[in-house]
Amino acid sequence: MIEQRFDPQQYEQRIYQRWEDGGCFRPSGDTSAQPYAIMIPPPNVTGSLHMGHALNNTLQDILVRHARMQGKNVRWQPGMDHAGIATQMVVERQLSEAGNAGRRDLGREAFVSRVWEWKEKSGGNILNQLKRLGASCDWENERFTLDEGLSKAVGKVFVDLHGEGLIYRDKRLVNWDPHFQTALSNLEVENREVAGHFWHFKYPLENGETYQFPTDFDENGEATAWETRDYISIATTRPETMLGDGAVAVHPDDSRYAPIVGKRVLLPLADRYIPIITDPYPDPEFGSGAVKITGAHDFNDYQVAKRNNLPLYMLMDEAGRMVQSLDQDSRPIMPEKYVGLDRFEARKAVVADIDALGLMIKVEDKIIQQPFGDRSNVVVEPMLTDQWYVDAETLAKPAIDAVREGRTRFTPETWEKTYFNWMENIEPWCISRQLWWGHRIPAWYGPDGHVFVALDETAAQIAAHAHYGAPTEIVQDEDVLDTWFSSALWPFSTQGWPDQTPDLKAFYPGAVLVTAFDIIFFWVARMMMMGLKFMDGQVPFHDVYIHAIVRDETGKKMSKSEGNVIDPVDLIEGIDVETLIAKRTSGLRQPQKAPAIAKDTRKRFPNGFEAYGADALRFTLAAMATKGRDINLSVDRVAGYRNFGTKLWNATRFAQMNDAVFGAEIVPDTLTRPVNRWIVGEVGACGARIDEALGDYRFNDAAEAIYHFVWDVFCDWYLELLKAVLQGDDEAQKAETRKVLGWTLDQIFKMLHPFSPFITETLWEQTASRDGFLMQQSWPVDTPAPWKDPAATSDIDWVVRLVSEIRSVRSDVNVPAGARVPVRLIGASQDTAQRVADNAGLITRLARLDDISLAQVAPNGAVRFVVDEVTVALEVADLIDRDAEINRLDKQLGKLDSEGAGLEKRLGNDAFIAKAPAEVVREQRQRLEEVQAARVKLSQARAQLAEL
RNA sequence: GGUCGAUUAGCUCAGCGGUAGAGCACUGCAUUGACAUUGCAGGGGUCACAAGUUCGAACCUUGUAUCGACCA
Repeated sequence: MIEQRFDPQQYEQRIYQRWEDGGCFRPSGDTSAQPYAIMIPPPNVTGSLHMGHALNNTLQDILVRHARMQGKNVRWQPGMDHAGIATQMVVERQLSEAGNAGRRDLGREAFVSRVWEWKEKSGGNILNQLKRLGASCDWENERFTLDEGLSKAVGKVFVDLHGEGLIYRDKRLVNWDPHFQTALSNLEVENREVAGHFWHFKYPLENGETYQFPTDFDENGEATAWETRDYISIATTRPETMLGDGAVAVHPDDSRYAPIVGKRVLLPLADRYIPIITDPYPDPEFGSGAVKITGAHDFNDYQVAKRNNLPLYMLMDEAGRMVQSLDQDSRPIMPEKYVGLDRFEARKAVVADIDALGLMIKVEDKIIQQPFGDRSNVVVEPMLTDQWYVDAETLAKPAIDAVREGRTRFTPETWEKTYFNWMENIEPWCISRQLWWGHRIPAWYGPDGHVFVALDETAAQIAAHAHYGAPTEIVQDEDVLDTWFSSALWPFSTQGWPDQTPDLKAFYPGAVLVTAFDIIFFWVARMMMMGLKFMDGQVPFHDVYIHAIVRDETGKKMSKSEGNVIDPVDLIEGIDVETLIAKRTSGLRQPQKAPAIAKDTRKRFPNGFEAYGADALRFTLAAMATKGRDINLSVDRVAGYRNFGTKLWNATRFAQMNDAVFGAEIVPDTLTRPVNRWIVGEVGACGARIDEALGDYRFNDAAEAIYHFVWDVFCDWYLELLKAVLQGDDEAQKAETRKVLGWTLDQIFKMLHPFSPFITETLWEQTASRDGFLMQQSWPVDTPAPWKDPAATSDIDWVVRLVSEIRSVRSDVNVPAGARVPVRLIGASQDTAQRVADNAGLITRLARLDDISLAQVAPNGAVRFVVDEVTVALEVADLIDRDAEINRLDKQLGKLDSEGAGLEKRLGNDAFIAKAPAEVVREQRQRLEEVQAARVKLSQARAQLAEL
């Protein structure tokens, strides 16, 4: 006999270990079976499990366990991403906290080996947390993006793309992170709204020239008032960049400035003259309509400068400090006093100096969009540098086609729009990073700067020799590749590519990619591009399932600074409120928020979290994984699904107490009891619903199907119905029922297993001596047509309806719960009579009757209601509350009247009869007949009651 | 500014052409055995608003309001 309740802490980790030792996570290797592969979104080596990971991996695990049980050859490919910037950041911080030399003092080789040390020691914590969640990854095939094999793939892809001209080196404006001192791709830049200023400056016209500037207009837009100006007004949110201005631009149609286009203004502080030009870029409605053009430090200005052949002056170094540049006449562009200032210091100085010159018009407070590095959190600076780029536009075309042609399908479909929108407007992808942790770019430079791209140094040297006609010293590019470059190859690099391995053949393309929408661009799109390019035009996966983002129960994003993070491990293992508060309030960027966070946490979770276990968390996530954008995780629901596990646990205990036979096979057609035939059909229906829902990635529907079946069908009805049989004295019936009971639980364990693997595996092993693990059993249902006996189903459905009605009426007329009452059925058909005969024992037990029989006339004083064609009379004469009963009947009659009226109105509408489908019309007619018949019966009952 | 999305029971969310569902919360009743992490019964919604299409609209169309995400 199993113990009173399931203790997740006691079983989960042990069971996981046994699965792993038993090799349960390996592909079956059965080459005749359908392969089924999922590539895990490789978490960062620095990562720790948050709720998003928990959701992401729970969904994958459900799919993978289901597929395994269906007999497929399954690989769930695990691994980690080396996470260039994130990891380098962690190790650099550690170095500085320990008071060690910085990375530059350490030198490249020493630093990189420090990172490897860190990785071996502290990296990959998240993978153990995934195991805690029950993730059944094929750990024996774990990969790391900096592995030898994957690095080989990266090198080959780089060399091949370069050979085709799809990777190239170019000097252009990039997003520069002054903290990490590296280039970033557009995707790593986060535009945020921050409170800033809009400074309005005067740029004086050369030689004190003046013009008439309109200041007032009539309703036709004609100027009605003017003022004389000897300057042009410009506005900027980044004043320090004015030192590098190459021109002032106005829109060609902007008549206000027409008189001075082509003239020059004095660039204050810099004491240079720059032209006033026209360009379509300035918006006459915005600001003064005149825009200063700093070609080397602004993406829009860069385009204007290119179009108009303006000079591009570098204003800053890698760390964002001001540097001197020279103009075409080799004169410095700015006064020495600004050189060496940090960019924000320079801003203050420029503003003060402009003000001192009397050229400041005004300063506005303004919410401005500012680009930040997503890792460094510092303001990103557009900088003109040499970087490596991927011609994403060319690679995107086949990737767009593949989705258009349905070779890869997005679920929910709407994300295809997002994908297309980005892919059709894709920019060159900057892939070089000025970091040390990553794949070093396989490019070498000769003394004259000639580039040799090759798989390794030897090959590069051979190329250099050939090029220069003599052995020549070459130096490798200092930069590394964007982390996402290696992630883009994940679906094939993990399976052994460029070698043509059996794994590659079996597991590419993958069945489905499961991820959140925030990395569609970073990762999904790029895997599509690279997969199609290097795997002979084959997509990397057939489906892309985009799941929601997990938020807190009020819909706020979980974030450390808000102190509303719910750690999945805390839900699994439990946490008391003090520890939870301590966790949420430590290491805050704004420590003053701590008291509010503590108060809120205490209010919301006065007892912390219980140890709900991994199964409860998994089931909750599955049940909430609808095809929406957000999941607001509520801890109450986790508790509810923990209760669900307890419910099943106790149902199993009950079965054991009643000598249920586990592990036996049954032959449905040989069963004699309707309840048993019925439950077998219900098992099949439940399995079919799960299959259908999972096939369509409707995890919530799948979870709901098994939940409903276990609780509302199996526990509430089947177990109650069979008590009557088990307590009877027909040994043959009892034997059959014990067998079906055990069998049904076996099927439940299997069907629930993908969602809640631990409790089901525990029950599996504790209920019988089994051959192998539950997770290795085959899925119990053959869809789409599982076995079912329609007659048994409608019999039991009728019993259920009758019992429910009797219970409801008893409660309505206040019959004491313990009272046993007789019931008479009036006007029963042959079928009903037979059902009563077959099931009298069940009905009397469940409805707490002392007798059920057929009758011609209802006895006086009976409470009456209608089930199908029969009038049910509950003889409660002594117990009846007459007024309550009249009340009840009036309420019933009222309902029937309004429903009947609606039906009559609809059926009286000729258009409805003519246009609605015949089946709908028939249904409505039938329903009306039922309503009318019931109405007649209840009216009689009321009349009779009123006479008493 | 562009794109996408949301608005359904007190709360968190399903449903997406045939007269509204779940979990939690709430109310009443039930405690000698599977389970109080329970059972039985129940209350609660003009499906944001407006117009339209349709025999029929929570669901389709258009507009409005509010909220949100992503991209500029």
